[in-house]
Amino acid sequence: MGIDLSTLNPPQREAVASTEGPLLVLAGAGSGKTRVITFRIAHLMERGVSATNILAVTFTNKAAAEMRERVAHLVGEKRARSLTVSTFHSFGLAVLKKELHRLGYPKQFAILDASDQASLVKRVLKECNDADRRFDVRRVISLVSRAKMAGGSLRSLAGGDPAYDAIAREVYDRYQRALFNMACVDFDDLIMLPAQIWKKFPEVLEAYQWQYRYLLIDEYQDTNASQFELVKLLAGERQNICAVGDDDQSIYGWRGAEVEHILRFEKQFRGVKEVRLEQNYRSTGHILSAANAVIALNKQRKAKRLWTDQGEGERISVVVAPTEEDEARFVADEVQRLLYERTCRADEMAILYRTNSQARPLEEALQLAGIRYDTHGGLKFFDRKEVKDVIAYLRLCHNLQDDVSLARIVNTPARGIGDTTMERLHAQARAEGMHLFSVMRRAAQNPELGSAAVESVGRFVALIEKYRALIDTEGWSKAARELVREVDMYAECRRHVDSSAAAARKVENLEGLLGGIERFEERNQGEGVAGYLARLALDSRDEEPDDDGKGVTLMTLHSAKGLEWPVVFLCGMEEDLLPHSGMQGEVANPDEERRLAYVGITRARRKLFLTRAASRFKNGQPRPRTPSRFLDDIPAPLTEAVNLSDPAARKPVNLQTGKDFFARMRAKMTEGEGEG
DNA sequence: CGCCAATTATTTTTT
DNA sequence: ATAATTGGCG
Repeated sequence: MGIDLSTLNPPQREAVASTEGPLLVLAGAGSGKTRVITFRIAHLMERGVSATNILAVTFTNKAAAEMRERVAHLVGEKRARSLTVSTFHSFGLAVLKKELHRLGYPKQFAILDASDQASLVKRVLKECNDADRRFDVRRVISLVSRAKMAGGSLRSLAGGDPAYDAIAREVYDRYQRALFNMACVDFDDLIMLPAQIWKKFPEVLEAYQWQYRYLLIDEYQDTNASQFELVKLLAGERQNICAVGDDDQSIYGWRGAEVEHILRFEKQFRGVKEVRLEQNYRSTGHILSAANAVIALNKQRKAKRLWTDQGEGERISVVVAPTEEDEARFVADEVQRLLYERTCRADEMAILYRTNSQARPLEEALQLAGIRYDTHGGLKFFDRKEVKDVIAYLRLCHNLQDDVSLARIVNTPARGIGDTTMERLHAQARAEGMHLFSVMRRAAQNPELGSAAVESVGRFVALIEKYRALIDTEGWSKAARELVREVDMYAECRRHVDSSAAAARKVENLEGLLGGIERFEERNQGEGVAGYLARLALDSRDEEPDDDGKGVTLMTLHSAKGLEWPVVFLCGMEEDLLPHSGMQGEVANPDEERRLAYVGITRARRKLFLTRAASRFKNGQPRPRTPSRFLDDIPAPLTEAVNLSDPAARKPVNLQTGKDFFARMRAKMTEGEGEG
């Protein structure tokens, strides 16, 4: 007993203590949001609410794990364990595991990841429109996904390019049917289908409403229509919902997120109480002023003004380098200097950027300087081709209807089943309404296939069936290892690669995968392949962090949301990059780009660098670059300019900054408060 | 018909 | 770096 609310400021305390009815907490960046959420949960439990009746939804699995941990710190490990803390997607999966059979799906189903989805849409596209393939697959996927995120309504497929709207409608139906026939769901289904089930079976919904009486949604500004519907259904008449978020940090519009949900919260629920957290505990005054100045220019928002009692702090360094290499070298030099002066540790610094492709030169510069760094996002372990291939084998063995996985590995390694044969099999499957594997079992009866093809297909069918059996008798981790050996994935790794070092890495990846599978099987006896595959799709956190967070962090602005560092470098402050512009040089959503800049600025606690290059390579040619419009929005007195083309201006600025900064950092670097 | 090597285009952001 | 595509060869 004894959640000490006296350490909270008045609005924070109000947010924690208002336990009944709809509550909107507008939590500015660095305003102690996570603390409020965890205290609120602990406070609820202290007042007698059972942990099993609380559902907290977060944006990432990492955030979920952290939140549970912090609640455990307050109420104890044991009580925290009965809490439900998860992402929308994991929660949806849990619901589907229990209820999806109600829509006629089999008990076991698989989750399609983004690239599986792409291959399926490609195939569907080929089937309906065919031939000239004038449609951009990515764009079609985005339209279909948008419709699903709008709760499965095709109404969103109007008003855009008519040709695309039309093809997307056609693809939508076929795609959904294909998913159903393959016993697969995609990411959007994890939200959309639970809502459908709840609407169709009120008694099921009631059971969930009965269980989850206290709802808490974090990062509410990033909910899409489908997620909103889910929440609204679950909240029911009771409307015991606490939404926490910051409209100024809504940066997932491209994923269907609608700021309107948070802006209009009070219209969507009855008797809403609103609390604003505006005191910032993270950043120094200059950084906050800059953030306020940038975000103030957005029209549609709940006006907030962050303030701090921490003093002005360092000025923001606005750095211009001749080229992107110079920019990267400056960042590396500066990091090295801060390390050398022992001003801060490597893990207290972050280098942020808009697009993953910007990471390259930065990584190279850091490597050259011998600085440890961790990249989050970008190329992930489970995206590696060889790893995905093994996963596809496992998925096919687990679910023979999974045509996407089958198509992926049917001829990897090459075994005499080429495009022509597959085309014929596909045609037959479509004609019969069967999945590929069942058609392949009867390949001998297909008059179109030559004898060589029939034999190859027969061998493949036998291979898969052998390993299906082996999974049952020997366990799936052993079967996986044996499969990798029998099909000789190691040779396959060597085949398509020039250097033996690259091949060795691939083999290492395979070993890592097999090791990971073994460990998972050991730890989760009951789960089986399905559990592993689901975890893989939903939680892409690396199984084993090789270098455990001791280096400088490199990540995109999107992944940086919710995190903070004493020193932040925000790179590529240029038009077309931040704000990012697409094909026709048009900025698709200027407001969102501005919020992105705001998120970046507010990640910094004590020192912020905004860097840009005067010239950057694009398509192999150096192109002159324009400074980001957001730089103009920051009042000059908050900044100090550093021009790397001008050697005279360079050193003194840094030295002066360093000395002053050093002293203040030392004094301030004691407490570490997380938040988002 | 399938295999392989060579060439070309493609990377916003992520559960 | 990786697909997807293409062309030549068996």
